[in-house]
Amino acid sequence: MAPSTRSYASPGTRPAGLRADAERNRERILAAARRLFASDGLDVSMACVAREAGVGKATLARRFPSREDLIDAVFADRMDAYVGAVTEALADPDPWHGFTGFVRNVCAMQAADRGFAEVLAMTFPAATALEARRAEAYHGLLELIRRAKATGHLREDVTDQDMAILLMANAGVIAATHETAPDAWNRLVGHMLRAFAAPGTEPPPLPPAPSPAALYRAMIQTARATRPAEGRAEPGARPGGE
Amino acid sequence: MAPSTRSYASPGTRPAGLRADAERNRERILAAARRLFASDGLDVSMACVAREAGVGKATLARRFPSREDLIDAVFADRMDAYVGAVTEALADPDPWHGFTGFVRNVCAMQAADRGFAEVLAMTFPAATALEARRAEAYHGLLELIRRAKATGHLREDVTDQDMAILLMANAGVIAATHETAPDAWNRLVGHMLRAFAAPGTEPPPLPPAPSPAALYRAMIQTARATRPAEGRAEPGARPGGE
DNA sequence: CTACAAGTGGAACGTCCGGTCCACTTGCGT
DNA sequence: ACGCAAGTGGACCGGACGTTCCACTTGTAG
Repeated sequence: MAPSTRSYASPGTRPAGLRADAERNRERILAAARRLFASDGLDVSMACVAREAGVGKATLARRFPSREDLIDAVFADRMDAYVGAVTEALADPDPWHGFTGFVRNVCAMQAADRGFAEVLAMTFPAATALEARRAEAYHGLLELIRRAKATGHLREDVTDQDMAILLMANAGVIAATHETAPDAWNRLVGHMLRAFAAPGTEPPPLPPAPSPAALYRAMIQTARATRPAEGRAEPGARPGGE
Repeated sequence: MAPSTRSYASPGTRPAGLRADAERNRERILAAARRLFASDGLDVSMACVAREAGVGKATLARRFPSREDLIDAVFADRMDAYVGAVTEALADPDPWHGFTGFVRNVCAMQAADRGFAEVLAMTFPAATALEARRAEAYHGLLELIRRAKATGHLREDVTDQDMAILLMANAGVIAATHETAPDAWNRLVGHMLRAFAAPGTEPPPLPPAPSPAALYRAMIQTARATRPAEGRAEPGARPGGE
């Protein structure tokens, strides 16, 4: 029979031998997941993704057996942009300028995609495509930090751990403010770059603070969004009055 | 049709006329919630709280109809400590020293109680006891910032919004690291205090960075903790345990 | 001591989740 | 054109959650 057994069963890798309609469905799933992850974070239910994509839950589960597989496929290209940001920064003739630009760029990527913000603050051992790119970017970051320190503009006591911590912190700010104060993250980054600048170095200008009203609305929004089930309707006509 | 005998069951207020055993159960619920909120955040299920307290779900629901009511009762005393921290800072003869100490104290409170970390990053309009104390602390913070600026040690462009942003950022760091790198928050605060210090002012020393291994473990932990259902058998040994 | 209301927890919903099964449909090589 | 395997989605299961109901227990006032 000589069946063309080009079937890669290995999950997580790009299944090249998919049937045309299956490949189309895969793309629709990825597009839907990209949308939902970006707006709602990584915790959206798989059922929601399937609904948004217009496919059955079984199809989603067959193509991406675990949420991590889906995350891996969805954010691979974002991670490419991440790696690209490091490369671009390394190409900057002024390493300190490259470093500050890199930090701002990456944090802006987080702000633009809530799911990606969380991805950068976590590790997914099973998401091999993702983690390979993360490792690559990490390598470049180490070199970028080394060069920036050599110029004397980046403080000597700043380490790559500080970048990880900044990404976690930024993820927290974005989770709280992305709806109503979408520029708040910029303020955090401005402060951190000030802290990273060696004494005598001119730090980048500090962005304006978000308005108090916007921040307050963000804090309410957060409380609501995290616990959506609490929104109760009117109790209605209850027979036994207490 | 029942004649409203005693209708005003205003939630959130302290029910003074509870039967003795009911009051005891109330305390057990509060103690259980305090424990669970502190270790797991505000999103623990009400069923878990009831189980931990050793009471039925109905009892919990009767005493605290919404999660916000429970949060209000649990964190009222923590908020007292929060107000106390401001008061203490205002009593410091050196406003800059008072300010830095306040920031560190509050962020340490967040680190010690994950639920409280989230409370400080959100607003709960229905939690009147909580919000009253928050407003009081906010008032004191404004004065503290004013005085610290007057000494010339706190930068002029720092505002109270920055404190809110710091609390959100710190909540993010703590959510990611509280298990395996419990000192990471300290590093963030150290950087922020550097950024807050006016040029020429000696900023507080920067705490040491957490170990790379601990941070890495924290990032894995976060991914697992957020999505507990994903826990499946590990496919294989982790290659490079960096 | 007694009667009654305040209080209780188990059980029964209704909803949503992730995972799996299976009778259909459909692309595609022939 | 045709047949088969790849692909599909509705249906079903077990589990967790929040809510409500109700028969029972237990303080406590008189």
